[in-house]
Amino acid sequence: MARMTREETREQTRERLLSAARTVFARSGFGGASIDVIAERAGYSRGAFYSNFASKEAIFLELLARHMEGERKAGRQIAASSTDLDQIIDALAERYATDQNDQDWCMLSVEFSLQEGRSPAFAEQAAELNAAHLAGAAEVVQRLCEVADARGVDPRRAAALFLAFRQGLALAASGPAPQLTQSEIQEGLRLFMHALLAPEPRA
Amino acid sequence: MARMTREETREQTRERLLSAARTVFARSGFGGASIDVIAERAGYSRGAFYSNFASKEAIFLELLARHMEGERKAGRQIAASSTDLDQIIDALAERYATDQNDQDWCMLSVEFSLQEGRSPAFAEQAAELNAAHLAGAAEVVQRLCEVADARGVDPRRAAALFLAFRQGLALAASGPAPQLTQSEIQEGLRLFMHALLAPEPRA
DNA sequence: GTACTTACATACATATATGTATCTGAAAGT
DNA sequence: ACTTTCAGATACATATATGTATGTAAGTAC
Repeated sequence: MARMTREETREQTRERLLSAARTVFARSGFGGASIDVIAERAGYSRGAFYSNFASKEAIFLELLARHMEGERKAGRQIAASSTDLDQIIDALAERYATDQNDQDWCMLSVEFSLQEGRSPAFAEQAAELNAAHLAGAAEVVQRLCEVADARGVDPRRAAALFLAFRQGLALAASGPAPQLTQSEIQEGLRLFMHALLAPEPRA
Repeated sequence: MARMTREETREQTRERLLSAARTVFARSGFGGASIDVIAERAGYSRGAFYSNFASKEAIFLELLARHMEGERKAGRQIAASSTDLDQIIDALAERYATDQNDQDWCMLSVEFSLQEGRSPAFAEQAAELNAAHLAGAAEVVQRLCEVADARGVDPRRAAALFLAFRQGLALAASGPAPQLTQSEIQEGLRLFMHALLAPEPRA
C-alpha cells in the first residue's frame, strides 16, 4: 500500500466510517448507536466522524440511500431474470427470506419510520427516499403483473403492501426467539405475492 | 371526591402513570420516552414513578401485557361474533385498520422487538408475553379455520404471519406521509387473511 | 525547503438521562 | 392526640450522549 493522496485517505475513512456505522446501527439501532462507538469501531475518533459527517442522522441517511439503491437494482435484476412468474416469485422470496443484510436493513428502516413520525426535519428527507424506494418496488411489481398478465392490480399499492409485509417479517424473524423460521417466512412471502397478483377470487 | 384511602391513592397514581406512559411511549417510542416526561405528564415527580415502578422497562412491560390481554379478548370476541368467514374477516380487517390505539401499540411492539434483540434480560420477559400473544392469535385463526372448514393450515404459523403483516402495516400507515391509506390497509388485511386460509391454489 | 492547508485527535462545554438517598406531609394505628 | 408509617417530592451522584474548539502531524504548493 503506497503513499495515499489526501483525497484517497479521506475517501477511505469515509467508507470505513460508513461500514462501521452499518454494523453498529444493525446491532444497536439508530437511537442506541453512539457516534463514539461508530468512530471507534472504524478505528477513528469522534473528530474524524464530525469531519466527515454532519450528524448521526446524516450518516444514517446516506447508508439508507445506498442500501435502497442496491435493493432497487437487485429487485429489478431478479424480476428480469425470468419470464416465468413462479420462478421470479420464488427467487424474490428466497432472497428476502435469506439475505441477512437486507433483514438488518428492514429493522433499521423500522426505526427510520419511527423516527419520521417524531422529527419533521428527518421526515422531509425520509419522504424522498421512501418515495424512490416505493417507486422501485412498484416497477418490479409492474413487471410481475406483465409476466402474470394480471390486470386490475395497482402496482404502487401492491408494492407498499409487500414492503410492509417484508418489514414485519424481518421483525418477526429477529430476536433470540424468532416466531417464524426462515422457510416459513419464505413460504409466507410466496403466498402473499401470489395473492397480490391473483385476481381476487371472491366467492 | 371524598377523602381517599392510601391504597386508593396509590392505585390512582399507578393508573395515571400508566396512562401517561402509554401516551408518551406512543409519541416518542421506548428509547425516546423519558421517565421525567412520563411522570410530569401524569402530574407527579420522578420520585413517584420510582416509588411505583422499578424502571422504564417495567412499566413498559406492564402496559404491553395489559394491551395484549385486551387484544386477545377482542380478537376472540370478534371471531365468535359470526359463523360467516367473510363477515369475521371483514370485522377483523376493519378493526385492525381503524383502531388507532392498536396501531400505536403495533409501533411500540416494534421497538419492543428491537429491544429484545439487544437486551437479554428484556428478551426473557418478552418471550413469555409474545408466546401468549401468539397463542391468542392462533386461537382466533383456529376458529377461522373451523368456520372456513380449511384443513392443512397451521394456525400458529398463519397467526405469526398475520401479526407480522399487521405490524408492518401499522408502520407503513404511520408518519406524516403514509404510503398506504386506511382503506388500502383494510383491503390488504382482507386479502391476506383470505390467502392464509385458502388451500394453496398452485397452478 | 518553507509556508500553507487540512484530516483527524484531544479536550471541553453542555445537555439529558437514570437511579438513589433524603426529606416532608398526610393517612393509619393506638 | 401522639406516634408511626409510607407515598411522593426534592436534591444529589453518576453516566453517557452530542457537538465544538483547539491542537498537531502529515500532505500540498510555491
